Amino acid sequence: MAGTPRERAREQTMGDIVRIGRSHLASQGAAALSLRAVARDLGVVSSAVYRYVKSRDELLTLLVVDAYGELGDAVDQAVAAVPADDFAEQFRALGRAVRGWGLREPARYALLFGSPVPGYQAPAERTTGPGTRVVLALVAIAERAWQADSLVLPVGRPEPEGLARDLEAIRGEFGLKAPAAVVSRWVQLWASLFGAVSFEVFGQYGPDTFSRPEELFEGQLQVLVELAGLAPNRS
Amino acid sequence: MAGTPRERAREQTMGDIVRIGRSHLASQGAAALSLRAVARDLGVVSSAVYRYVKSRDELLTLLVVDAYGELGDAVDQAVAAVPADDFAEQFRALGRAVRGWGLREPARYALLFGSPVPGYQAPAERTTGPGTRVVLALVAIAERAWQADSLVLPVGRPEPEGLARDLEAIRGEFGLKAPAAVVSRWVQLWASLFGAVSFEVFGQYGPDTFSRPEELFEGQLQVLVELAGLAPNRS
DNA sequence: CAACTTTCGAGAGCACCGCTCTTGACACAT
DNA sequence: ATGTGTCAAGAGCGGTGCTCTCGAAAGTTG
Repeated sequence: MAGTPRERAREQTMGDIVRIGRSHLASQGAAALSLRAVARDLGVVSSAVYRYVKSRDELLTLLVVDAYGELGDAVDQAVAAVPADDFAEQFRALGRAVRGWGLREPARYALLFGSPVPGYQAPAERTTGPGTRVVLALVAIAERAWQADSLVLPVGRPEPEGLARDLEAIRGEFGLKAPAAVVSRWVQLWASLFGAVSFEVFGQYGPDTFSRPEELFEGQLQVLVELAGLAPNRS
Repeated sequence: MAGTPRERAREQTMGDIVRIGRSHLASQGAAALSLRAVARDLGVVSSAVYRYVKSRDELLTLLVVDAYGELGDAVDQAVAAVPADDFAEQFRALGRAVRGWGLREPARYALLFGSPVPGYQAPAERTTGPGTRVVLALVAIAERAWQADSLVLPVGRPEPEGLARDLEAIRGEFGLKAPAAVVSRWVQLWASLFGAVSFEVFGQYGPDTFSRPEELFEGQLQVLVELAGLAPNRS
């Protein structure tokens, strides 16, 4: 699998840089990430790092796809561990995986879902793929539940025309059989879920308001499960 | 109202600093906020600013309370413009006010609800007051609706003991008559609302996914209104 | 009015940052 | 053995937060 020794050495160094950058990111946050500090930990002068990483933004991009990948893996793994026919629990497992990863890696979570880093624009061609894994896992649950006839169609007014068109585009792009109302609802669930997680990770609740935040989160999950149209216990 | 000329001049300069800092924050984001740049715009050498603001973090704190205040004003004003007995519309007005302010002031919204600025901890004694205005406005709607007998009590399992105690503490602190289940539900609504707004402000939906994001948001609001236990049309 | 005190801006300086350019050494392929 | 390409090192530019000292101006007091 390895090419020339040069390529092997280069790959090794690239891996080291990402690893060091990840640890800096986790301990000090994105704004404090500095190529000079990475170079120091790498045991090399600062300018040498530019041989491998074009700029600080480039390193940020590497860390973004790295984080998306790890979150996506955690989510996929959590969902896969649930019986294939228990869609409500799959949803809960996904939510708990996101929350767990966010609390474990607050700086990396912030990099993905917090304020955009000023002056940095993630290159879409490299980040959209890894970046959509979670929402894709989410609508995949919806789609499976729909096909298993386990999803209650949300009632409500018909969507306005513009939104309806967007939703049809999404359905088409991913070949979804679930109707637009389901897609719309699950997009909203997606936003609500990350709202709950972000509030907790970013400390919006305050330090002492909730002694057991996981209980609050479980309540949130339960509400979202019902909102999703997944009967809580379909035994 | 003005004291000595010195105090007047000092207050004037402080105001200028906050104003300049706000404009820098709005145009370049929190991480790009620099005291030196503020000093330049103020027409003064950098060290002179330290006579007025102890540190960069101090300036950030000033801008945080400034932003909380403006958001709180916008929300209060929007809610007050709705008929006193239309609680569902008050909720929607609050949501639209938050979204509108966030989209108008993305960098300042990010400062309040995005990633915590690394190494910066907002001093609780100066920020909790302004920072809780929105959630207080939210539960105030719930409380008024409850007292007007316009709130449907959410059904569900009883809360776990730890959460129940926290909710009782909240009820006691603000003298709420609405039961704990209502408080719990509205805290969840709070998180969901900001999840929706944050996704839009931070661009999580992608640039081209939704052609009319406000339609998506209105749908979200409608779901949250129903979740709140506010009958959509109680005519 | 004169003397004293307080306040403030200016400037220099420290250590850090991202980033660029040049230089010299080394490993590799021919 | 002779090129060729890759690499680290170092100097340097302009930027940052922050501290210190110094002199001038303003306000206060006798």
